[in-house]
Amino acid sequence: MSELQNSGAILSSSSSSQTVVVGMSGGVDSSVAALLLKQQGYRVIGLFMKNWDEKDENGNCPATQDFEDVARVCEKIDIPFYSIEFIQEYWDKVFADFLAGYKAGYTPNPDILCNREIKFDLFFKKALELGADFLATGHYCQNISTDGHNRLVKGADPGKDQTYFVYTLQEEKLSKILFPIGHLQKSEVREIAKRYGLITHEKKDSTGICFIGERNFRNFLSQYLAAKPGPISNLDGKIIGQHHGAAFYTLGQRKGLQIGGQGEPWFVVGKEVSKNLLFVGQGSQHPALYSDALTAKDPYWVSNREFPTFPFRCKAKARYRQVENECTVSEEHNGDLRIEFDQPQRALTPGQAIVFYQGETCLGGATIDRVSPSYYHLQKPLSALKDLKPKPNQIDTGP
RNA sequence: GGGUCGUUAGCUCAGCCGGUAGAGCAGCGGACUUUUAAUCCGUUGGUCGCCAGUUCGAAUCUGGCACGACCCA
Repeated sequence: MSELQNSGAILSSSSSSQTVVVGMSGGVDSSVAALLLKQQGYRVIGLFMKNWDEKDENGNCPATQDFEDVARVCEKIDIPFYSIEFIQEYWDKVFADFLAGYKAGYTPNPDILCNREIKFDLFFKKALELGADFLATGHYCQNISTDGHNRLVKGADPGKDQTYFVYTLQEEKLSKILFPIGHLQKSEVREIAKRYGLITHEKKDSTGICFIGERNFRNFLSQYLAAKPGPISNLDGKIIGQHHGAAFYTLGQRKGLQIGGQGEPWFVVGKEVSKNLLFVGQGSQHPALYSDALTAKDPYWVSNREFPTFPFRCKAKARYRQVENECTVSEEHNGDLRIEFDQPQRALTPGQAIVFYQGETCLGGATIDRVSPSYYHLQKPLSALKDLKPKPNQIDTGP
């Protein structure tokens, strides 16, 4: 299956230069990626991917619009472009796991799976079949090669770094992957797009699950998972509300609990999916939200050298868009990882990825499996937290 | 049976000595964001338990009633 659909562009006939297939989403980033590669002299082929066959909440089919944008951009920079579908494969290899994870009480990250199984596997192979020497994408990541070894390095724009989503890429594969915009700031990417008249230059960044898009999450999930209402209890065991199904909530979540009343907001501090129980604590710094250790399974390491030697020190990020923090990583007998943070972390959540960094380099990552008891359960003081609070940037405005 | 206190937005409450109401939480909207969250900004809600009285004017004073909590019998 997954037939290529020629969209009518004229194939370039340059045979001397290397060929790159660019995964094009219809956004600015991949548009500029294609443009830059073309300027660098590669033979560039745009390849659009459709993995989800459903209308969004407004009844629109965003993939259609996105492909039109890809077409306009490719025509503008004069490269051939195609469309490919992995709808069945996406369902089998990504979405099914995603649902199973939620059902089992985890909070999975489908985009990490999608990158591993679809974009940088099936799609990657398809690119090679097309005769490509490289696959390129518009991720804010950098692939730096030294001594014949490839390192996965954070995108230069600190606000856009996407290495968290691609930690499963390993060195051999990286040697055939290009991230043409990883060294740029988002603002520069938009400027380039504008300067070269790419219609995507001011298109809003896409959010939500890749290929599926922004959804009301609980409504979306309840199309696939049965909604079983149950009790919400505080940590004293008192029932103070009703939930729509414990599986739909994630640790640290505030919105959607519908618990009003006295004092500070309530946050999900625990759940027991088998019994359909949800536990909440009051206050954004409730000790039950904090833990400083976890075990993670299914590790991936970018480097193929003798690395890592356990235990080792590094920084780790336990959720996208969270700051990374100092920790020690060691290996357990069964090959799982044990991560111990120097400071308590908020809302460490099974199913989410933990990704390791040394400086700007992404070392790899793993999937959080079990989280150690919280500071509430251990009756440990959270006093250290005061030092953890992000210090506001001191801006000296002068006299 | 008697007494005390309470009854104000969906919830928890604030409204000094009278001049037609506010805050937190929840909800909703937006920003941020290729997971889910968090975070930030903004915002909808009330004829102040009911009836009567005093007053130019009552959520705010007086009386009665209803309901609730507690106390004494």
